[in-house]
Amino acid sequence: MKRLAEDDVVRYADMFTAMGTEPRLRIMRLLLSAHPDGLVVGEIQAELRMSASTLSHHLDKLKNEELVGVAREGTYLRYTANTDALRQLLSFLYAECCTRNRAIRPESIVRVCK
Amino acid sequence: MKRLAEDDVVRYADMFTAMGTEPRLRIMRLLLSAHPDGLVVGEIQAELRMSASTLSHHLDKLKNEELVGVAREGTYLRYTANTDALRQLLSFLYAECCTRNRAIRPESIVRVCK
DNA sequence: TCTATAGTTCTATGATAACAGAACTATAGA
DNA sequence: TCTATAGTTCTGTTATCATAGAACTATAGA
Repeated sequence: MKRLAEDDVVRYADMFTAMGTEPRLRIMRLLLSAHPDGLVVGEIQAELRMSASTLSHHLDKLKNEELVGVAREGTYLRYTANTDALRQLLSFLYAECCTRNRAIRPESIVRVCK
Repeated sequence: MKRLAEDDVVRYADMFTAMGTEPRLRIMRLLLSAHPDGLVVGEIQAELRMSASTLSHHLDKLKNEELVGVAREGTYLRYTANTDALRQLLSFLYAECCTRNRAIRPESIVRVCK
């Protein structure tokens, strides 16, 4: 209960970078839209119109940061958003802004009553 | 009520990139800790131990993405976290994960009851 | 005006990233 | 085994980024 943020700064920075380009952020959005089924590479390519090799590199980067997972289905490869990693990233940002520091009011982000 | 995310993808990607290095993420964390007062450049430098010119470049990048603001105080320059931009970024990520898509349960991020 | 202090901008270098055509690998089906 | 399809990896080019010493700018005070 001390490594909540301090030691993981580098990891979260890498995750931010992984989502820090338009193509990759669009990929993440697309995979989130298709969650939990995910999408096959060809479907992503058809939607986002980029060369196969470029797309493959972006997917590789997202996979390295564990923001997406991949599973083979015959000749297809199906990519899915890793919601667990995203939840951690979102929690980190939320904590930095709203709880560890009181810079932002939680109610301005979300109104949950569970 | 349509440009909530679609058109701003590039901007949010740039914001993610701005926070996507360890030095800059540490700067943001530091400024959030010091919010709303912020910190003078020398104080940031003393805390994070980097050369003045390198720090200045990082601050410039954060300023370009409007993640921080700056105001002169005599010979000092005081930087502050731009909570409005951070709130937008957090809201974007929250929306993508929790509302626009239901990939992540809001309760797993935050328990707010206002 | 002269000096000291705070920070930025200039200049340069090495490292990393984005992109995409070409070649390669993996799987399914004939 | 041969072929077609789906993606990845190889190769190379171009561009951007991180870093920091040196030079410069801005402000306050004597």
